[in-house]
Amino acid sequence: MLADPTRRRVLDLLAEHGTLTVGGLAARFPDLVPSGISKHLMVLRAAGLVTATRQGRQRLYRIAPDVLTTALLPWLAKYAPYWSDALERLRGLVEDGEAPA
Amino acid sequence: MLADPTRRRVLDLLAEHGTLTVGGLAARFPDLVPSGISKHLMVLRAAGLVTATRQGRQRLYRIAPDVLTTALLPWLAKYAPYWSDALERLRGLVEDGEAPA
DNA sequence: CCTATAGATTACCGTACAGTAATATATCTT
DNA sequence: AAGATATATTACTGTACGGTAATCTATAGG
Repeated sequence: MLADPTRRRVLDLLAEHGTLTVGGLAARFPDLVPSGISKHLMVLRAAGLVTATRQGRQRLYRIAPDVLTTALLPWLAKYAPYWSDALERLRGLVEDGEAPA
Repeated sequence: MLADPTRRRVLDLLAEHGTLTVGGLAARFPDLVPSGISKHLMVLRAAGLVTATRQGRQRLYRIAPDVLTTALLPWLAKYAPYWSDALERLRGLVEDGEAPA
């Protein structure tokens, strides 16, 4: 699941920006095609790690707020050594009591 | 090809140890089964990046010496940003004119 | 209102990599 | 020398991820 670097980067970007559209996310992955990002988002959504809200024809994705503390961080703690530094910022966000937008 | 982290790590280990058996390599990959390592070695061998010599029932693998300077390093230079620091040591080895055993 | 376009998702397919099990080859034991 | 064991490879299979193309939904334009 989160073993996939692309999905970790997606979470990282969402943590950083608070909210992003599929296209906005896809633009950050020059080597991937948007439908690929969409598929990753579907997986993340099925896992309850992100939520989406329609906004016209776009869809705004964000990290599921409650999941941050209950699921993601424990997971992070366990596998931290294998991860990119980027996600560490996510931990920082939470430790400051700051909900990611 | 070398986009695969396992293969990069294999090359790294060979650069570090000079020579290793399949089992010796496999022991460094607790999450992989030996046949998997063997398959990676086959790929690397087909690509001419490593060579093997029999030693009883084991097989000693090493980085193909001439390939180091002619193929691997240019490749490294191109994709360096995506790589682990570990392989940087390989570059160091060569710049010191040191053939990896 | 009907068509065209934008954004997102889904359907379908190919490839790469991992595992288990089977197979080859060499060494050891008796 | 024959069988048992060690080491490595191969055969076969499943799964995950990526791409292209088709589809869905919403907006924009005439």
